[in-house]
Amino acid sequence: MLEIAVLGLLNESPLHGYEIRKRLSNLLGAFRAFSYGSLYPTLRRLSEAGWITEESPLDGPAASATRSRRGKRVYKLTADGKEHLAELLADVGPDAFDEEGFGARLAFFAQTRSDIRLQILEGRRRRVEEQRDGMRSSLARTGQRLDRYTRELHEHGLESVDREVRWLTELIESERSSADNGAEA
Amino acid sequence: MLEIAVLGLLNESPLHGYEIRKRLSNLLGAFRAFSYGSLYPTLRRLSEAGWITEESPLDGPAASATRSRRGKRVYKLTADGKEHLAELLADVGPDAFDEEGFGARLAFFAQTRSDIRLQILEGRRRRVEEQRDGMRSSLARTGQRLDRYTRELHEHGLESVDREVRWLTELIESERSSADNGAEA
DNA sequence: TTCGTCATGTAATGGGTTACATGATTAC
DNA sequence: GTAATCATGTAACCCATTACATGACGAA
Repeated sequence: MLEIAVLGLLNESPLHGYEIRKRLSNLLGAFRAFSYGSLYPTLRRLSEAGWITEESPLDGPAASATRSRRGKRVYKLTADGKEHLAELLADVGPDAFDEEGFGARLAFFAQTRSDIRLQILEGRRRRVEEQRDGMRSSLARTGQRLDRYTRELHEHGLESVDREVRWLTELIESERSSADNGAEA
Repeated sequence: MLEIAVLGLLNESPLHGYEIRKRLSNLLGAFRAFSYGSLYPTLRRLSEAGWITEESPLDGPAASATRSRRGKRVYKLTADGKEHLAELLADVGPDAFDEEGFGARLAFFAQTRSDIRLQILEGRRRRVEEQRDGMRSSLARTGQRLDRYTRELHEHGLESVDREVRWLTELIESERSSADNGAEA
């Protein structure tokens, strides 16, 4: 998941690690903040895979010997990386529909083709509907036996997924109508 | 987290591993289902700590030599385990207020003292309020710059935490009024 | 010159999952 | 007797976090 987030960010502009982390925190909302302990190893890995390049401003033509080997390292997406990102964003496999995968894709929807956007939104909705139906029938079956608190927890959970389904439906409808406009214009 | 869930379940009745997993799945809702790969090692660990006992029905007086060493293993909470569980449920440290920790405690609220319940509910509410305020101000600051999808994601997230705050407030109020009745009765 | 914040990194650990392997019991 | 499901268990892996260590740089 870090992979898609990092590549997605670098597709907008080159950045260094510290900055990536800050952007990530407010892009993915307060609800997800990766630590450096996972970020830097990921950057290393992506670099080794050839998807990003790692460039120290000090490496340039006038690299002075007095400077330490440590300093800002700026990361850029390569052509291979762009391609890889496009594949990741267009992947409509099961991972795209769980909470994390969906969130990561949605955050970069602006870079995603409209028909893929629709597939992802619909897949996510299907997934959440299944979850809702499971919760609903489990509550209907065993709801009476549950103590008050557990029942409250389940009911609140059910309402939450129900809201998510409605939200997704709105997004899907607005996506469809803008796709129509785009296609027929 | 598995620890508190397992001890909490065994406080109600002795159970074997397979059954624990089933109960857990519908107790914690469809949203959390531990695998055997974590459950059995946990049972082992709790047993070694002396919090539960592990008893095979075949170990009894008439243990026949023809039976294999494998079969249902029934787990029971020990006196030490009961004590330990009470400590876990009454622990109002920071862990009690995050999503997982709060969920686990709420699921066993029926076994928790009323004043502790109130502390946990209030601590959780404080935590979620902080989250909400962070999201709200971040949305106010950078909301205009965000693309439509990212903004939708943030707004939906904000509404969700907002709903959770209101839900917690209701629980707190009903907890307070039943505490009053209980104390003055 | 020292303090705060920007910036990069590593080692140990954690808390789980997946995939696999096996045995016991029940229903047909 | 065989298929489904109940039941227990392990090994390899994954994806992160925490705690720690270090260094660069600007402002008071």
